[in-house]
Amino acid sequence: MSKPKVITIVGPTASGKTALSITLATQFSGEVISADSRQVYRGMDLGTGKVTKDEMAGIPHHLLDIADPATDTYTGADFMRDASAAITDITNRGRLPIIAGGTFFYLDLLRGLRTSAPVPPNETLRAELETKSTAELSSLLTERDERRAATIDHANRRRLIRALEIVDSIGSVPETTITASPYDMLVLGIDIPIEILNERIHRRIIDRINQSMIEEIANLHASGVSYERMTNFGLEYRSIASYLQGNLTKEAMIEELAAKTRQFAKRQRLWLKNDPSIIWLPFPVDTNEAVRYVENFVTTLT
RNA sequence: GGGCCUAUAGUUCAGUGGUAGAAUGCCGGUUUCCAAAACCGUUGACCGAGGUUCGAAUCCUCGUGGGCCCG
Repeated sequence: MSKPKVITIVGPTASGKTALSITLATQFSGEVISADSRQVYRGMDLGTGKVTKDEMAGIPHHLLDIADPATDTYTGADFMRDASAAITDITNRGRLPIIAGGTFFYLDLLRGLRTSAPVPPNETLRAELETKSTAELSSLLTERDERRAATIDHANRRRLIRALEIVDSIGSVPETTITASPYDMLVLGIDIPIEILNERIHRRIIDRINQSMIEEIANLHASGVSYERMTNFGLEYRSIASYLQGNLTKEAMIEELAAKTRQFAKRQRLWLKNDPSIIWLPFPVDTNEAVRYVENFVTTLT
């Protein structure tokens, strides 16, 4: 039995992943799976750059609007489960799964490049550990799981707490093993020069604000999403929440958001730079070139 | 025209006589379920000229730039 063929489109935010995914889906009777940790939430549209109904052009999209931002915490493990199911479903119907999104951590989990422990979040334990100092968490982990303690970042409370959560549940953090990918995957990356990207980021912020992004976020708050939660969502949600609370002028908010988005894009590029399996397409993407790669990929027997 | 205030990293601000700090940005990284999160590292400044002093970002004078008040 051969592995399911999957197309994946990666690239930093604002590089044009959405448009390319729809072009390819149209061309190859595909369906799009979003790999985006924020677009899974309902009501978070303009702020996440979620594809609109019109833009979808009739192409089915998966893993959008599947969680409630006020009450759910969607995680990488959820994505693995949901994306796997979507790929199976799409493949079984004889269509081509096309993953597009900017949460590369999720994609790495899906591709078996990183392992995750089968331990769901334990909010009670997390709250308890949260009261401890970073030094205490650090020595606690060293005591309980020497191997994980040897590689973990001892200044990163969030990681320390997660590691201790795993230790508490199954005794130790499993060793990282790179498993063979369950999919036959073609990964196309959009390579966009940083200067062009930064211009696009700034313009996109202005455009979205003109399209009532601030109102969207105010509504989200009115419907029960706390400012604290929004701060954790980051970028648009964090900066605009700050603005709505009167901590920033509109101009300062735009400036902060642009800077944070640039930083995010840089981190994304860095992540992708370390992945040797990506086939890079220079921006602006030559659609014909992308189509040729996919054509070649889907017709090759494995 | 007169008076008062002010000038420190790209930016916002600490530092009032004894080797110039923070936050943030910039640049470079990390990533074992909150990953748009979380975390780490590097870089970088006393407006200019005099003076007082063993020693000046700090005190004095002048200049220059900025702000406020009076006219």
